[in-house]
Amino acid sequence: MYRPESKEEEQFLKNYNPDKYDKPSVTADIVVFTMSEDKKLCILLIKRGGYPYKDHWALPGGFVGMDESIDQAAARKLYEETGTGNLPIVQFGSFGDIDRDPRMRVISISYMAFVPNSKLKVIAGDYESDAAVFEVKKTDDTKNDNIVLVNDNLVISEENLAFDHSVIIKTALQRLAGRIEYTQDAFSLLQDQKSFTIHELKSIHEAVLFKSLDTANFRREFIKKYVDTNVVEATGKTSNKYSARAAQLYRKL
Amino acid sequence: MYRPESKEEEQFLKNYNPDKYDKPSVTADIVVFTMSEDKKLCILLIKRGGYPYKDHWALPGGFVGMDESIDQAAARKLYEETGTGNLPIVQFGSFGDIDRDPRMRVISISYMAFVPNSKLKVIAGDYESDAAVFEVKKTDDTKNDNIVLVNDNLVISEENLAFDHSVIIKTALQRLAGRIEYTQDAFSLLQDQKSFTIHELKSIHEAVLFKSLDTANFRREFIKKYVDTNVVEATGKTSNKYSARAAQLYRKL
DNA sequence: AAATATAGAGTCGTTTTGACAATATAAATA
DNA sequence: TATTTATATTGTCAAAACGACTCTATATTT
Repeated sequence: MYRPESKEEEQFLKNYNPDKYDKPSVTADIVVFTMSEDKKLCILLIKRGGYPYKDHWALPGGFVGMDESIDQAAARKLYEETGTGNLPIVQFGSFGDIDRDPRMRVISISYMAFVPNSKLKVIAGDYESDAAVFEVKKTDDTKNDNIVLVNDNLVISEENLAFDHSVIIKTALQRLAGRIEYTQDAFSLLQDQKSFTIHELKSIHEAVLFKSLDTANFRREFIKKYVDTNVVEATGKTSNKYSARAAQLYRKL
Repeated sequence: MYRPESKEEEQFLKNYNPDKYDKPSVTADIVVFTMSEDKKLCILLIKRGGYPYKDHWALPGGFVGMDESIDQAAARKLYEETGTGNLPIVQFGSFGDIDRDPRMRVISISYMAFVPNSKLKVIAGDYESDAAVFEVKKTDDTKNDNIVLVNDNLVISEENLAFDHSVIIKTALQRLAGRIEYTQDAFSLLQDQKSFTIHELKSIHEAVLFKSLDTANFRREFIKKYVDTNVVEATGKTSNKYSARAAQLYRKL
């Protein structure tokens, strides 16, 4: 807690007028990542119920309250939109172009969150007419890194997203791909947080990196990086969910 | 530019009241990195001339204007404080604890900038009683990553920095160390942007990583990573600034 | 004349990496 | 029932990368 160092300073702070200058609004927006049943990387979008960008799909998010930190605002929003709390959430950038919101000056401080598919409840909040999980697909234009967001036969291209949210999402995707090797984000995306097979973890890496990995080599890395360092351990139990031959189940320590 | 999709939306936007809710203030603060003559990693601090934290050292920065993007605000501030423009500047995080500024709610969007020592003019702005370049030193408590900032016999420890700026600086240091291998930040820190020796680039890596590197191995990496890929090329000229034996000068392409 | 500090080339053993082969297993298929 | 199939697991092998060093070059300082 800050302590004024003089009576004069105390006076200064008492008389300080915070409204001397115009201020931007600040939102916390969240790219909620989850893995679909069929091991595709997905994000949660909400359909806007009001202006602007009415009926367009957008990232969940909301204004940062004066009584909460930015991180708290992001966590609160995540809870409101998904019904899940206490989940890893990582700030990855701030977006503040002047005209990104036609209502007024709004700065978005953006987060990525990781929600196990099983825990994710999709909740359309106030001012939202719908909410859904979309698979992230790369378009094949080799030069650019454009994406489309697909939910059954609903295909959202970047231009149709509200605000500058396509930029925010693509930034999140890049950062996630960069983070996947040195963070434990992949573990946060497991369906079952209690135990998992190497295959499941590999699927997550593949979805995040948008490329397939060699099974044997991934396994070797996994053992060295996580088992040998006691980050995970074998449970002793096995699973036949994905194959005839029983696969060892691991648990995070 | 956004186009309303109906008369109704046009009305909505016209009547929208941006002042419905209280808003935080937003500043862009900058960790200005530079290398001293003797190859130490330094940052620019300003001494606050007014309350709060009067006479404490702080990061340069200022409020984001309503007519400029966050990036523009950061670039403007950098120019005002150092007299240099058109320099690489990278946003690395936002800091928004409720009480980080005793005047009011202030969110800091933080940048790191790289200024060649030769170009850096240290300018104390309005509301600043001084400005100076401080060497970043790690304290030897092996467990923590605490730092002190040293300018001649002036030693600033973390607790004496204004606001939460010690946290911001340490975050910047971590990010810079992580970035140094896959970005061209090191090149931005060269004294002479026109030509340089491998030794000079190595010194920058060493200062940023806070450890010494093997000369021959650094050289090997340099050749493969930058020369073989045509990121830099030999100028043909040599320098004897650091050694008896002439060192090849390289230039960035 | 000798010591010194950096430049630059090269050595060597270890580790890491990427590609791939081979076998195991039990469910699905023919 | 025999075979196919998909994943699990172990292992091989050569190329590349890495870390620690050696050796020689060079001109200034001692």
